[in-house]
Amino acid sequence: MSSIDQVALLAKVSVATVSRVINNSGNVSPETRQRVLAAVERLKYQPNAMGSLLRKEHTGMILVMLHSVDNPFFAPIVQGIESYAQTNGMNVLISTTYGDPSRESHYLELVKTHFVDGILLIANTMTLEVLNELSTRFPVVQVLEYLEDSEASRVTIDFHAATVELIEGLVAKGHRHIAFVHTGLEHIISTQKKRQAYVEVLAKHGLPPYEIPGPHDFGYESGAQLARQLLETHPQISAFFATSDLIATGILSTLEAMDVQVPKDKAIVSFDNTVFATLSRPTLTSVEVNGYELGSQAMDYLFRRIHQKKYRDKVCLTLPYTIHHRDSE
Amino acid sequence: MSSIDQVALLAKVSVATVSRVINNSGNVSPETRQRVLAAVERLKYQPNAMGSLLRKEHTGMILVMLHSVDNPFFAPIVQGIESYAQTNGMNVLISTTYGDPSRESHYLELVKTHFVDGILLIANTMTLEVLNELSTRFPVVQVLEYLEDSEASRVTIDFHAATVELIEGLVAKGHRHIAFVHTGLEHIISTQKKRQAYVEVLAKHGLPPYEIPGPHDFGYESGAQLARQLLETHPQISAFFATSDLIATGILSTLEAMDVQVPKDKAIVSFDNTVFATLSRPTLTSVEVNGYELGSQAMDYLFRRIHQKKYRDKVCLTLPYTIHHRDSE
DNA sequence: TTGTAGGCGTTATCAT
DNA sequence: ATGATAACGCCTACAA
Repeated sequence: MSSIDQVALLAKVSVATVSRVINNSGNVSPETRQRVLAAVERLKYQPNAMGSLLRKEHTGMILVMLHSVDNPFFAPIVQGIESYAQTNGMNVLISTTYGDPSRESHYLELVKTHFVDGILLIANTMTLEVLNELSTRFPVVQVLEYLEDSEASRVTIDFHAATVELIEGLVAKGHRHIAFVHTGLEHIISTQKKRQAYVEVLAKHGLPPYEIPGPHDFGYESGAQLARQLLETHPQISAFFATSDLIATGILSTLEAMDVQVPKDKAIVSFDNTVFATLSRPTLTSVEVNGYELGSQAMDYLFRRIHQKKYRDKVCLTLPYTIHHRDSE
Repeated sequence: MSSIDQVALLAKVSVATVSRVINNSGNVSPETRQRVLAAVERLKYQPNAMGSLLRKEHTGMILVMLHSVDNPFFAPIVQGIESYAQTNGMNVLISTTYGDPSRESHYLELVKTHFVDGILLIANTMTLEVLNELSTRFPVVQVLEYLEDSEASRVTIDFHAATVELIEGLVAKGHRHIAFVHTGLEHIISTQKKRQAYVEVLAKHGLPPYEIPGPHDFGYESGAQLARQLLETHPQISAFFATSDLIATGILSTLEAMDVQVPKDKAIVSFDNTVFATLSRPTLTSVEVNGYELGSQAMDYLFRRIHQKKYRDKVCLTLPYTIHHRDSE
């Protein structure tokens, strides 16, 4: 656990010179540089981050708050974030919250205490007050999910437009009885937007909505269970709109068990376009979010927000999406 | 960006007293405590982490190095780690390396500079020298994958025993031509152990091995492609042993495309027991690792290694596994 | 080119 | 119960 003055002592120079060598700053003669490097080597000296960071304004670390690491959907977003970070000399740290508010606020301490320079929120669940308070004082960007009336910046997609396109497609194909299936996480904005668009399109065509509350799980079980219930009570349903392709996979399993053909008897459309959409049989029509772009853009704003103090205005970026039409409709 | 002395000034006390209030250490009279808290509130004072950490031996942070966040297989491990950490007052930070050595060594700096107290390596790809050097000087534990002759501690499972059980099962069912399918990541210990066990069991029964090099991808494509190649050249193959259930899913897709029935015509067994094993049709026989336990145990050792300086001996823990027999064999 | 010294924000020891 | 002060390890004017 050697520190800079031990190196200085061994190399017979001042700590200032050692610091110069370590950071390649200032001018140091080749000979002294050699002596210093030799001493560093001998003592296996490693600068202590806390010492130097105490003198700097930033730590170069940013925190990404995720729900968990078991959802392939988030992978591209994280990659986009990391790619941007890497080319700009920042480090990305990820934390998982499992939707637990106490874990969330725990990790928020990291930015409040300046352990990290900023935070990227992916599918956060904090309250409007907490978020607003946070975002006015620290660099924060919401990615994908967001709180509608928050002061915090965000990068997301137009869930409403994507849903309209999806449902209009089903209606155009002749479907009159379309069900809405989700995991029961009603509070998240994506679910709200999707429901709203779904209801609007149906109303426009004078069609009835079908929706029942489901379990709050990852998706598969929700899909399987809700599809069964819906078909028992409303056998006339001919199409399912699922909020994620994992839910869609669950629906598919129920239909398979009931010997219902897809897309001949029933159609399914969904969101996320993860590996599940292409692995399932039949393959699923699904809305793709450009996660990589979403992540980079979010980092880009966060980066500027961190380094330019004037850059404080709320930014709302809406990125394009892509609908992949496949065999399930 | 107020600091402790501004609070002291406003509250008309010394910085020492403010510190006492903040950390609930020492005795402070109720009245002064109130004054201090009021000042804290007014200035929206947040202690600066770098300042206090500079004075402490540990940061309470540990780093988990992952390949990426798009593999559901790692989720339980991370949960186990976080659960242990939480009950022991530590914070978990995750970093992704995508198998890139430069990213790995970049993140290793975090422990070398004492930004984090220790590191958990999940499926790392560093060299033996780097790892040994690291583990003698800093708290490090390998989880699941490991370097065979390293000085570093590890928590893993007996890949060899699990494979023997799997393959013996196939042989007992009458299979004489069993192929080994993997992603081509030959260097990782799990692949090596699996291959070794596979070869041993076949040799014991006088059976021929089948294996061809494949692409280095996540798994699905490897499985699909290799199954096709193997069946073209060796149609007598009646069973596939896949190193992951995502590979198995790929194999399944090829068999489906070739109109081959599973398990009637061909059998498949695999590892990981992720969601893919139960989502696929037919469901897959797969080896389950108790990831949660693996994570907790690794953290337990790391924790002790960090806080008890005498606790430096190499620890090799081998946890039990479970084979789930399903419809694919 | 190199050294001196002050300060970053906090905690802890030692007085008072 | 409270205050003064010396670290913690590092960087960087400023001086030499």
